Amino acid sequence: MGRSPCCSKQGLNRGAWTALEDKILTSYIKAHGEGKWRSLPKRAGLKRCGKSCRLRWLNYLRPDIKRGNISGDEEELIVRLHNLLGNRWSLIAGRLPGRTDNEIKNYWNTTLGKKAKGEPTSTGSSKETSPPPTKSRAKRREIESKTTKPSAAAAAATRPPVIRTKATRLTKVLVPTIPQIPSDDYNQTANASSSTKPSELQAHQTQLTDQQVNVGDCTNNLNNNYGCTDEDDDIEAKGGFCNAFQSLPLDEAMINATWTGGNDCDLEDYGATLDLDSLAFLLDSEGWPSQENIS
DNA sequence: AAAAAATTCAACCGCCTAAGG
DNA sequence: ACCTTAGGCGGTTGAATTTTT
Repeated sequence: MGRSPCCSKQGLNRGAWTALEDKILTSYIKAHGEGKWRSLPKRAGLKRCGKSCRLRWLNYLRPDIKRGNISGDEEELIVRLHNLLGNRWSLIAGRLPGRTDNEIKNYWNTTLGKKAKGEPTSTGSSKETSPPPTKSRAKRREIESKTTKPSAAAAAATRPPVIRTKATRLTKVLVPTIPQIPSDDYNQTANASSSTKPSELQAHQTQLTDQQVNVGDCTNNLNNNYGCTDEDDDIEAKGGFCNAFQSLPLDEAMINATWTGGNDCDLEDYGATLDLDSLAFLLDSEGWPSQENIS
C-alpha cells in the first residue's frame, strides 16, 4: 500500500489471512485471552505483526461479531450517532452490539456518507461524473432495507459539521453503569413500562440538552454533572457515569444492558437485555440535543 | 462471454495516549 | 521529567468481487 511498515516485519506474512492463521489465532486467544498483542504472534506461532493479529481478532474473529447487512434501524442509529460524535467510529461501534468500528466506518464511507451529502453512491473522480448504476449493490441494499427512513440522512446533510476535539483513547473497558440516581427512583422507573421514560433519565437528557455540551469534551462535563472529577481515577468503583459513552442520552434498556468491550462480551447477553428496539428513541429526533446546544 | 467500471471491505498505516521503568 | 513500550484510533489503500456495458 505504498507506505513503509510501522514495525519490523521482515519475514512476516501480510495481506489476507488464511483459514489456518485464523484458526491458530482463535485457538490461542480462546486459550490465553486477549492482550499482549506484540508478543502474541510469537507465542502463538504466527508470522504476523501484533497489530495485525489484534485487528483480525477484533474485526473478524471475535465470536460476538455480527455479520451481514446493516439493518435500517442500525443505519439510522449510525447516522444519529455520527451527527453527534463525528468520525469517532469506535464510540459509534460501542453503541451497536456486534458491529465493529471498521465495519461502521466502511459502511459510512461507502454508503451513508454519500447519502448524507446527497451524492450518488460512487467513488473516485472519474466515477463522480457517471450516474449511479441502476441496480448497484448499494441501491439494492437501500431497497432491501425497507425500514430506512430517508429523512434522517437528509437531516444529516443539512446539519452543520460536528465540532470535535481530539479523540481520547479509552483504556478501560466501558461498562455503562446505572447512573447515580436515587435507588428508589431508579427502581420505580426500572419497573415502568418500556414506553415510559424514567423520570430521572428524562431529566438527565434534559440536562444534557439544556447544557452547553461540547461533544468532544463531554466527558468532563458529564464527570462534573455526576460528581466525578479528573482526580477520580476509580470511576468504576464509584459507579460513575463518567465516560464519553455515558454522555449520550440513554434510555432505560440501554442502561440496564450489560455493555462490555472485553472477553466476556456475549451477543446473546445483549439480545437478552438489549435489542435495537431499545435504541429506538435514537430515531426520535425529539430525544436528541439540538445542534445549537451541542456546539 | 468478456471487458470495463463500480463497489466493498479487510488490512495496513501513522499518530496518539497511557502506563511503566 | 524523560523515555520506551503497548494498545487503540481514524484515515487510507488496493485486492477481490459484483455489476454494467
